Amino acid sequence: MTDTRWLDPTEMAAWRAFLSTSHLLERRIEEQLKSAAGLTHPQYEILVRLADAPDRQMRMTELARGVVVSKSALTYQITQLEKAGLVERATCPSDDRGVLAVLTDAGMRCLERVAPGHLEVVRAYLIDRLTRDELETMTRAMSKTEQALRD
Amino acid sequence: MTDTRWLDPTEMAAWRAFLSTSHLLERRIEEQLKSAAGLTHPQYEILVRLADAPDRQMRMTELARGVVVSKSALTYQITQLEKAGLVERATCPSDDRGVLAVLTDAGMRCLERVAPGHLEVVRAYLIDRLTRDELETMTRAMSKTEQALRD
DNA sequence: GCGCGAAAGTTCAAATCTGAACAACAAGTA
DNA sequence: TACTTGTTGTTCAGATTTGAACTTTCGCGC
Repeated sequence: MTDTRWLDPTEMAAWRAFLSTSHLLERRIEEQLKSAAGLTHPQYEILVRLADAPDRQMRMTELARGVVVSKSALTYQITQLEKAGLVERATCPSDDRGVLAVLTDAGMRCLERVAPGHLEVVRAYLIDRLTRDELETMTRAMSKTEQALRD
Repeated sequence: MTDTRWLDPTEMAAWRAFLSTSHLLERRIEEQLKSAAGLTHPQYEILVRLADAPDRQMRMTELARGVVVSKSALTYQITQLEKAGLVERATCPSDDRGVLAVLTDAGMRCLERVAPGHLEVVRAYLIDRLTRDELETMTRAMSKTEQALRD
């Protein structure tokens, strides 16, 4: 509590810019996905992760960690996606406690249909505005923080 | 829809890192604020903005834009902060439709008490891990996106 | 002065998120 | 084998967010 280390102008500018931008971009993405496919951003991320996974399936806990969401939120969202026919639950062969979330064919098609429009937003507002150098610096910077927070 | 521009590995790495990091950091901050002061991150941001504003007061809409939250969410949060005695509502002299959110003395003291712990988290996971150069590059990159999204 | 499109805040219903509590199972130890 | 500790996924209650609908007020052109 003693001698607080405040942020100097450069640090403050960086933090403010990061904070505002992440929230603004999140809102824009949410809006695009909702209007284009009726999906939320977490739901879209779930589909992406599953599509990238071996056999298009993943354990619930691992998936929750990847998408950065609580276990209960994932339970809820997988149920929603199951109702929509995009994902199915399967029992885990190696662990009777476990549940596998599996991407269905319909889910894969949905993802392929939605991805272009989503990527266009990510490009238009972020990726395409940065130089190669800025992209790499950002990756390096973000990775440090991500690593530190994964504990 | 024709010829989708996918993200190459460098672009994808940058986007993934940004996305995960912002969510992880958000969760960590939320946790710290909740346990240290019973505040949510949006609530804390409201106090910060008001403390920085002339006369410690701001119009609702302007405040909502600053914190990047919907008008209805701000209405809700200001009501919460009012119950806690940290903020008050005042009528706007120049516009009868308007409402001013005003930071109380208790609100200012609360902020001064909570800020150090909050900044420690921002430093520990983000700011202190970046070089001066990375900080500046990040600010430049984020500002481009922020600017593009403020429309 | 009048009317009219735009803006400010609030209210409301619906959806979502989180943490705590819980039940079932795993894995290692005595 | 029986115990103990930790993990997994779900359920539940409570808090929060969002967009749409609505009321009131501005600002302007006529």
